[in-house]
Amino acid sequence: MWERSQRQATVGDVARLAGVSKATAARVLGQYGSSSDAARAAVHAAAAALSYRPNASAKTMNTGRSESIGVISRNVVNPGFAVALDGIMAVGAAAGVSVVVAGSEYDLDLERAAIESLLNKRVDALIVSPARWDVADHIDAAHRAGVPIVLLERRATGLEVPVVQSDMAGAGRVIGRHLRSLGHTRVGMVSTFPHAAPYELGEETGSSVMTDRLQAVYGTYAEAGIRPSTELVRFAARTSTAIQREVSALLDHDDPPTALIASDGQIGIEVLTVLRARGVSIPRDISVIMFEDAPWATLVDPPLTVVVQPTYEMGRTAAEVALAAVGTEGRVQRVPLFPAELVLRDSVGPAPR
Amino acid sequence: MWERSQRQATVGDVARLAGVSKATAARVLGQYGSSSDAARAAVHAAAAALSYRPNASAKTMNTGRSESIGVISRNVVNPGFAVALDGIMAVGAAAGVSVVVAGSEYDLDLERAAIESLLNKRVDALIVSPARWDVADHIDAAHRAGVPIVLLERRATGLEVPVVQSDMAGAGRVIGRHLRSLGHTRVGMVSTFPHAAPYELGEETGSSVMTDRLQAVYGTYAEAGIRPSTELVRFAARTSTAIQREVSALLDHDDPPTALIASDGQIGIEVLTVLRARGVSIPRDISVIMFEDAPWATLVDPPLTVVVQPTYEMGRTAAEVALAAVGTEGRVQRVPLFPAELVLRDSVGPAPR
DNA sequence: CTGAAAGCGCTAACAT
DNA sequence: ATGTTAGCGCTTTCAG
Repeated sequence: MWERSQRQATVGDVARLAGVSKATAARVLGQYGSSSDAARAAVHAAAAALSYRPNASAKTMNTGRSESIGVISRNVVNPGFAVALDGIMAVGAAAGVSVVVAGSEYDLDLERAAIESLLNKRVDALIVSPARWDVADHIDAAHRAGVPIVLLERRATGLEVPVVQSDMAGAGRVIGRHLRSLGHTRVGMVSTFPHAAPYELGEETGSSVMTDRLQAVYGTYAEAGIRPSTELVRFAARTSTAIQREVSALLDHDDPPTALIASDGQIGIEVLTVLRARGVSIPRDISVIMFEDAPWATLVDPPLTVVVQPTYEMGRTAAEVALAAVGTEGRVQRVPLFPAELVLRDSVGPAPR
Repeated sequence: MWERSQRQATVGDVARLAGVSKATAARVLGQYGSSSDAARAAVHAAAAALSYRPNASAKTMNTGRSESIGVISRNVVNPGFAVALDGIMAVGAAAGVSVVVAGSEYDLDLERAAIESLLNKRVDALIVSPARWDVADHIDAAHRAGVPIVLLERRATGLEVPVVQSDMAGAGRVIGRHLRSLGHTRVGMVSTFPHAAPYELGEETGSSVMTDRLQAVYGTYAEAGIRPSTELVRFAARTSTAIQREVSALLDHDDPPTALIASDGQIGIEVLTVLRARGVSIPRDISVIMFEDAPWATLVDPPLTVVVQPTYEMGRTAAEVALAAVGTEGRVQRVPLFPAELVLRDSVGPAPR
């Protein structure tokens, strides 16, 4: 029984042992064409005896399909991504398609390399959460190469591809109105995304998600004739220390914010850490909103008001749309916006005078 | 410039356009053998003009290498896994190797299917965080097929492969002694892993991690001549409601625990939720320890005492060991145990009388 | 239903 | 340094 770690059995081997032709063996093993019960039985027996394992590469060469999709994300550690990936993998597994993941770490060159590598592997489709909104030539190249592409969570400029995203603008407007109704005029925002401050209303950032949020939140102020406090928007807060530095800078501002929006869970954690260290009380001294439905948001004091989006479903949908597009030279499927809701808890209160 | 989404350019196409033989083109494109500067230039120019993209499948067929590794995890959403995956992907990317992930959801059949699929894809190595300790025939089959295997976080029976794990037994002993020194004799534990309760000291569970922890924590009691409260060990708490049910059952026990160990962050969250809902005070009424270094553990009240392990490094190491084993028929590399430390915060106090 | 034979795109001898 | 020529393992006509 010592199957040495040598050459794996091939269709030819199976055919020989089963006493049929290679074509017949291939037909039963590959489940195509037709074959007699006798042949089928013999082939299966032989395959089992040799512990035959089909060579996916050979199949890919012939069919042009690799039964795999690529996923490129800016950040794998982001808990939101894990949930989306889980959704992607669930539909992938159900369809017998494997999932190849690559990280871009917000770096365009890494994203380029990842796309290149996945294209070489001839993935059947690509789900990408682009590093930047404003440069997408490489993604477009992949698209033109005939690989179906689905954008997840963020748009990219000039791409005629399906985008699975949630209604960040809607959530932003709700937040803006909510804060305004409570008398907040100084609202700050801290984001991971690298962009040059100060942000000016109407300006594009490199992230469609950030642009949507900023435009919506501060836009409601502009519409109400109130000067939006966009100078309180901080970018490029990637590390724990960088985030804390930005939060501190905001608090030390001459005219500090009375409300703070954390663009994700990691930032939320640092915001709370800094506020706690400084003895700033939420929501008495400052209100806090977080753009992530972190499971711990209800456990801190006070429970955090957060934006909730159906991340798992979005992952599933991205995969479904991607898979549906395989082999379809068809039109770009339009995916409706997913909801993004503000869940009110206790971290937002009236603005202090 | 309308490169239609048709057939991709091949080495042959490039060779023709460059006016050289297929072999020469292949040599410069594949960066092997030798070639003249002139040829190199011509080929590169032609390749660029045709936006040539090497076909990884074809290469795999010839070389037997796919430049990719497979990762199989029980649970992709687990934040710990995301961090490990990040480490794996970092070394993968540095080595030009892509990462194919598959989830087993604690299901042996899914794990089997995942292994099968990855083997068919001829991944160069496999990193597996096994669903169960006690059945590993399928993993062993992969191993015998000649694919290097590295186990991540948990062992599996009968496998002669490198295991990247942390010192759960050590952490468990520290916990046991710590709790004992504070007068706790009724120690409860809630775990995700499905196993039949009641647990008896010395017994194997389906998870090497759980076995190590249980044996260590309760073993220190047995050694001290104190009856270990293993009837307070709860398993199979996968969903939020299941976890809450188990925690409640523990609190409603005739002789309830004075200390509770949560086997991961998800369980920690539910433990806190239930305790808070019941108005049980930590650590006055009950002490809590969590087996995960969740970033929010310092933000809750009181800050949680947790077990910390170098998850990212473990991921990196798993990938390094896996990659090092590719093509090496060599001996199984022995990986030293990673540390697992108990970080004392304020959720553990003396046992109430 | 089954067999023979021609590729898929690339690598790897082997010549030249 | 470069060209020729076999394959790698499978799918897929095309005959029979």
